[in-house]
Amino acid sequence: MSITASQVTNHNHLLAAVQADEFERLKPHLEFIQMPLGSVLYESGSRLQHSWFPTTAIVSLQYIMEDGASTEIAGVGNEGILGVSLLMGGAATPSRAIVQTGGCGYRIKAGSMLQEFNRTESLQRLSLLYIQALITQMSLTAACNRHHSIEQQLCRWLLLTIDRLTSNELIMTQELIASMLGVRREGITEAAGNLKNAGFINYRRGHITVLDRSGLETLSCECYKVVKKEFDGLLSTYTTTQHSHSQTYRKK
Amino acid sequence: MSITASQVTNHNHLLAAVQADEFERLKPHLEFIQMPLGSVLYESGSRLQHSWFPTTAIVSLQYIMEDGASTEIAGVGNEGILGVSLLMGGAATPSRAIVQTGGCGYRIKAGSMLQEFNRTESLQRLSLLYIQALITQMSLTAACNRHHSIEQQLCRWLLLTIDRLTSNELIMTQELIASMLGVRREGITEAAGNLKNAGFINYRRGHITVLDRSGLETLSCECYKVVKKEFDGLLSTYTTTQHSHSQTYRKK
DNA sequence: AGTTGTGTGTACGATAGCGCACAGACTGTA
DNA sequence: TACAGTCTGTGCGCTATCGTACACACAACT
Repeated sequence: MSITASQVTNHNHLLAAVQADEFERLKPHLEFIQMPLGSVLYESGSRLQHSWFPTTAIVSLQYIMEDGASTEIAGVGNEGILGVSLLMGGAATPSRAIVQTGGCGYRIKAGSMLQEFNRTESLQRLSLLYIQALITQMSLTAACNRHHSIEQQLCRWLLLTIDRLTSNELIMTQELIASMLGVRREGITEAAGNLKNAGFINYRRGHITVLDRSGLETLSCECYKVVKKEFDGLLSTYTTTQHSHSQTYRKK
Repeated sequence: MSITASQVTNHNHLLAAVQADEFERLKPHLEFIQMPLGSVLYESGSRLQHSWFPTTAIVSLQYIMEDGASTEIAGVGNEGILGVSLLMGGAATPSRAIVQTGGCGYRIKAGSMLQEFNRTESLQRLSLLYIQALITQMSLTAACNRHHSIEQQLCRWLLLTIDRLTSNELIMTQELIASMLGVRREGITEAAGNLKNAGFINYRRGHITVLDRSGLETLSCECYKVVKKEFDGLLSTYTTTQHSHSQTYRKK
């Protein structure tokens, strides 16, 4: 079944950059699925059954400590792929992947993915390229956690999130953001209050609207633009070798 | 030139696990070098000219912020490889690699490394396996920075460092440790003072001796044993496919 | 319209870590 | 032996963030 008009923008950049002839081989293995808010793709320590390519969904990679405290180590949107540790030869993974913004994506069985990764040149090249960007993001998160204030980090997080959305509103409670950033909910309330007073955002129970992107950028730490630049570079590298083709799905 | 007796333990686990016949091809490209304390293998944003395989040296990967503040995002010893972003297809890297414990290692030109990575099956498999472990380490660093005290982190850091050494003494100023962990020097002075009072370590100007490993483990956060387990698993995976062979070097 | 659950605002003291300043101690060199 | 440079110890007030507690506000369901 071919894509419909509504799915034209509903695609994954990495998949889209796979060479057309090689994509044909990948196609039958791809399964288009819903990724509802809050669903967990994999748990820490679990054996990966699939890899995922988000289209409209955004997934948060979190590390969960023994006492339950959590920290986001990276976010994955339609620029990337989930379950990379599969490709690296380790079946288990130390993080949890949880859907942070509900949406859709493609899923592929672990076995098929590995097989295609090993024989499909462009898929392998693109995946490694993405992993490099992922590593950059994780490095920054580590440094940012150490050196920057909650407000700065909130700005960074909001910007990175809306960059992956088509709208400027996100469905998200302060509680949830707090658990992503690994801080208290009250800390987010305070920081968000400041941003609201400054006129940069607005919000109501579980909804946040970004009113002034550039305002957020001025308050954000440098980390935002570094990650942004890395991803922009990634996407342009994707597209320099991109070959237009349809993305299709199997019924679940 | 073959290895001498003193170099038998002076090897890199990853290199040692490369299949014997494939290693023969790699051999002529390897250059045995000194890696003195404080030397910088590559700077943030620079183009990589080499990859490195430490033997006795330990290298710290740091992210440097615009204001000069630094954070260690991972450490690399003889279990790993430096300059992985080369393999991922991105020539530049967002971190700085600085030698944290002086020693030796092998170096290989970027071009040769890439070529061998692409045609040497076991080198590729081992590198990806290592990168997975590196990612784990970076995730933990991010989470640890967020949630754990300086004292806990110092214990983790000391343990991970002496695990890679043959002795229990490290040559290291408090200032240097502070810059690794991304905290104030005074913070390290205080934490180290506590550990000394507890009888777990001893130190004098630029030298730290670990007296009681298990004591440090009890004070350390969980992060130490998670990283340790990951690296132990990595080494055993290396050796299950290990083929004994000499590691040789070219004169510089 | 009332009830219940969940999300948000606010306040308070406690504490870890920071920035700064300076004193003392060690070590290598003159 | 003296000196200079570096490393370590300590004290101070300051700030961000935490932990806890509780009040209020909104939305959905009965």
